[in-house]
Amino acid sequence: MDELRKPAKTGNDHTRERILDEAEALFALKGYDAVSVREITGAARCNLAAVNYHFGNKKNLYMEVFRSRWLPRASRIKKSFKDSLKEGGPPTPSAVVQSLARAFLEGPFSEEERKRHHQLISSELAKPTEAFKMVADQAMRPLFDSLFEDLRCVLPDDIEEEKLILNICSMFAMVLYFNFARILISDFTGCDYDADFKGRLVDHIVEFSINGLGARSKETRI
Amino acid sequence: MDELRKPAKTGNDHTRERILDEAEALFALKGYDAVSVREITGAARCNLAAVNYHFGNKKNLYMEVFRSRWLPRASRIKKSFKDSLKEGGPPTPSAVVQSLARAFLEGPFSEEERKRHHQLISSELAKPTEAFKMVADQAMRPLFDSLFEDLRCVLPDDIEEEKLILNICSMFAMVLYFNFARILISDFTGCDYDADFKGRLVDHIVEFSINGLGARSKETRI
DNA sequence: TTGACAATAAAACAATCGTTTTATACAAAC
DNA sequence: GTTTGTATAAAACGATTGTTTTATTGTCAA
Repeated sequence: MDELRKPAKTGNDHTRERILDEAEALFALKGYDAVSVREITGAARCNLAAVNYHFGNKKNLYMEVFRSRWLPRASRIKKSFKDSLKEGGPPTPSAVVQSLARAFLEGPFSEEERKRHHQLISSELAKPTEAFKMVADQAMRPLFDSLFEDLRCVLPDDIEEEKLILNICSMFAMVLYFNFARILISDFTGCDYDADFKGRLVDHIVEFSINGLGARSKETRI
Repeated sequence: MDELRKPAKTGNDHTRERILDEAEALFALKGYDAVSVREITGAARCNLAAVNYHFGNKKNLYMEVFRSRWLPRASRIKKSFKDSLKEGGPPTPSAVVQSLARAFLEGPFSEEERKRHHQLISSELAKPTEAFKMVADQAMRPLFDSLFEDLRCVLPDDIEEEKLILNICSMFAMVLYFNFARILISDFTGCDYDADFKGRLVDHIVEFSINGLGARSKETRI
C-alpha cells in the first residue's frame, strides 16, 4: 500500500504527466500541506482517484515531483555551469564564480520555471521532508564537490580546506538568497527583478566573492 | 468576527501566554498548516475553544506569535548588534560586520530560541503570509537602514549606493544561510553546530565580507 | 447577596481532507 | 470473440480540520 500500484508505465500517461506538472506548480506556490489532492486533480482535469492510482498517495506524488522534475532541472543547472566554464577558456576563480552565478540566476529556464525550482527547494530548506535527503545527496552534494574541485585548482595551493568550504557555502548563500528572497532584495534596492538587474546581481556576486576568496591577485593564474 | 473578541487583557492570561508559547514552538517546528488548533491547545493544556476565545481564529494566533514573540526578539538582536558596536570603540567595517554576525549567530538567545526564530522567518521567506509584511516593515527594513548608515560612515565616501546595498544583502545572505541551512553546512563541513564552530563561522563571515566590501585597507579609518 | 463579566470547558457543527471501493471504457492478447 | 489488464471515473468512507454554541465556573462591583 506504500509502493506504487504500477511497476512501470506502459502506454497512456498524459494524465500522469499532467498531474506531475500541476502538482509541482501548486506545491511550489502554496506548499505541500496547503494543496489538496482535489486541487491537483482539478487543475490536471482528471479524476480524484488518479493520484492514488498513479502514485499511491499524496506524499509519493510529492517525492516524484522532486525525482522527475526538480532533479533533472538541477542537472541542467549543473550542466549549464560546467558548459559555460569549459567554453570560457582556461578557468580562473572569477570565471568559476561567474559561471555558477549565471547558471543559477540566468540559467536555461523561463523565469516561471526558475521560480518554481527555488520555491520548492526553499520550502524543503525551511522544513525538510524526505525529499530533502534525496535532493541533498543527488544534486547539492555533487555540485558542491564539483565546485570544490574547480576552485581548489585555481586557488593558491595552501588554502585551508575548511576555509575553502566556507567560501563555497558563502557563494551558495548569495546565489540562493538572491533567488528566493527576491521580495526583500527588490524592497532594499528598489529594483525590479528584470534581466538587467539580474546581470548586475551576477556582477556583484562575482566581485564580492572574488574579493572574499582573496583571489584578486591570482586572477591571471594558469 | 475577524477581530479579537477582547479589546485588551485584564486579569488572568496564563492561558493566553501558554498558547502563544506552545503555538510558536509548534509553528516553528512543523509549519502553520501542519499544526492543528487541537495540537496547540493540547500542548498548552487548555480547552480547544481557548484559541478562538483569546485570538479569534488560528490565523490571528499566528500573527500574534510574530507580533508578541518574534518582533521583540528581532529587537533584541538589533539591540545586541548596536550595543556590541558601541562598546567596541571607534567603529570599523569589520567591527560592524562582526557585531552583526555575532548578534545573529551568538546573540542573547538559547540555541532553541534562535532555532525557533529562524525557522519561523525562513518559512515566511519561503512562502510569505500576511506576517511577512509586518516583519519586513518593522524589523528587517529598520535593521537594513541602520546597517546602511553604519557602513556608509566607515566606508569610502565614493562607494555607489547600489553597491553598498548589494553588499549588505550579501552579508544578510550569509548570516541567514548559516542559520537556517544548518543541515547543509554541517553536511559540507562535517562539523557539529557547537559554540566553537559558530565562532569560526563568525570569523569567516567577517573576513569574507570585509574582503568583499573591499575595505581591508580602510580598516584603520577614523 | 446578587448581578455582571471574564475565563474555561464540553460538545456539536459543517466543511474538507486523503484514501478506498466499485464500476466502466478501451486496448491488446489469446 | 472472449479474456485480461490498464486507465479513468463516480461515489462513498472515515478521520480530522477550524469554528461555534452552549454551559459552567470564578471574581469583583454594587
